[in-house]
Amino acid sequence: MTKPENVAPEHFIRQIIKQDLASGKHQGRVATRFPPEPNGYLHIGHAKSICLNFGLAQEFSGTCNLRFDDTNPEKENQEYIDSIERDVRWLGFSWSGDVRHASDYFLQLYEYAVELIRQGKAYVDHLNAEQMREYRGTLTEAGRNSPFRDRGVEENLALFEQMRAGAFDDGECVLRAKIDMSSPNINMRDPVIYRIRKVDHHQTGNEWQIYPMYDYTHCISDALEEITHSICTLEFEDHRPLYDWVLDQLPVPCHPQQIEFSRLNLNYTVTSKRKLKQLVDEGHVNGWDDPRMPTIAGMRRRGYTPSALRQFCEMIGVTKSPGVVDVGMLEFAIRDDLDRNAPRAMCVLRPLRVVLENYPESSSEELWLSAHPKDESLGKRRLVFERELFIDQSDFMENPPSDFKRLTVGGEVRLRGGYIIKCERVIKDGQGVPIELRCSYDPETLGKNPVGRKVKGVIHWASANHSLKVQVRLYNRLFNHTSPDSGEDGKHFLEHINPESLVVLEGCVAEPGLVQASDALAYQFEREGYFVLDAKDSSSDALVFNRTVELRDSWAKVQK
RNA sequence: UGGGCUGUCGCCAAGCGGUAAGGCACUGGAUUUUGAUUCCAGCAUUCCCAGGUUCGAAUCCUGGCAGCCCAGCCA
Repeated sequence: MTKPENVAPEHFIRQIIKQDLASGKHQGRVATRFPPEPNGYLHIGHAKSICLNFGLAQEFSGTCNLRFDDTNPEKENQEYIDSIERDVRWLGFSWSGDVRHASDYFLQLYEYAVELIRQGKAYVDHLNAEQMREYRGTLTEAGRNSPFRDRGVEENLALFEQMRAGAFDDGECVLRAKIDMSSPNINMRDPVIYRIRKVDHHQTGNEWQIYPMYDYTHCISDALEEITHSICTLEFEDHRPLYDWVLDQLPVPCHPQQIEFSRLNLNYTVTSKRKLKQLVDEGHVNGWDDPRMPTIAGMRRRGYTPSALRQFCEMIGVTKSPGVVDVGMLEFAIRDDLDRNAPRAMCVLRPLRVVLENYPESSSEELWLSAHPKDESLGKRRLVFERELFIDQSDFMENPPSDFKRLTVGGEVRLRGGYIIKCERVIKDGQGVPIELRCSYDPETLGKNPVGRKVKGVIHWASANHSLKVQVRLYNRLFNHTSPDSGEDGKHFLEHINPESLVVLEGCVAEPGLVQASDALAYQFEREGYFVLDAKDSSSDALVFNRTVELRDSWAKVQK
């Protein structure tokens, strides 16, 4: 019996919000935001952040904005923006008001920068990138002041205005905050806050020649949106003093609290936009929405459901400890959802012909099975039983182990929803591979067990003349190493790609009702796993199914 | 050898000075026309280590150790 408090654990961010609510810190408001950079597709790690930010807003009757952190036009584009909006909506969340962009605030950001200069807290620096690195010092040595650090306010104002007007080339100079070149926190050593980039921006076109940096932009954007809790991942912890410094210098409407949590790490997968992009660009997978990708688009196409993803995010918790979650937990979440909700169907993946010698030649009969063993509301499905059928090759063995419950020569097995059959003899090809089974059926066993003997095995089947020929794509994990990008064995992550991550099966035989399948509803192919129609490559005359996840298989386990 | 952060079962994770929740995985066993599901049972005398405070410490103190992040005009 799970207690209610175990359903939604009190993670530390929830606790902070409850305390703030109790103390009236933000006048009882909770405002969060999800701030992706549109430079790639969202992945499972983003799903955690989305569930956290939108979930908290829901839970505390607050708001959550969707804001594109679009300060680097060279890497961003509209395709990514569109995909991100779609993915957030698909996960089941709606943002407050319109979509925001950091670029909406470029003018305000510029004016604040002028204000910083007026206060003598920012200056235009002509050091080039290499010089700046040199002046910055190292982790253990303090940096040195730039020779341009003490320019007068008027000169800085004029120079910054010229930067904006395009008087300088890319890289010629930058605007820096004047903080402390000897700070032990490198982020505080006069960070660059504006750089020159003479490129068009996907939102603002050619309006700007200078673009603000993340550290400067993010905190101000949060403040302008009156965010109360600015939740981000651990690597920004060192940036918090800068976040606070910027807001402390400026007349912003409020000062949000930055809170950091540990990003999601999943074993057997990579979640780095750079590496995911590489997999796509180099053709190791077929696009960002390849079902093997840990992207939200990929998982959607694979058959994962929004509620399974949300449940998973709730299961893994929110902490600051850097852990690695077992993909098995993700698989549990999707099985748990689909077991309850997926209609059942039969599909023979690797067909082996069965002829029932005592079944009337040109006869057949209709069989009605329930679509779900525990949920009658999902209705019934129609199957046709006839003389020639297919069963899966793995359900027949000539020399079986003693605990084999399926079909053997002289043995009996139940055809799911149909009759018990007995294998009389096996016909093999030149290589000794079984190509057909000659069997008999027991007409007294439809819907009831025979008297006097026990038949334990139940296998799935498809009729030879009343079925669909379909393609099935079996997906396995993309990498066969627990931590593909760790580099611990001296190998590049691409070397860990699983050569069997995609196995395409042609000529699978599926029950006829599957013509109605849609890419929005996953099925359980009984005894095999969960499958969904491929959203891209399937057509009405050539159905393609993707395997979402296998069923648990304790038989496969004992065989090892 | 600078700064920041983290160490509770194989994995995730509660715990906030009163005597180690829960989930995943795993192992039994029951039910089953899916070797699935469901059910029931088992699974940390101990919380990175060592000292200390206390009647009492995973929780407080001191000192170690280990891991992660930071030297982009990326986010």
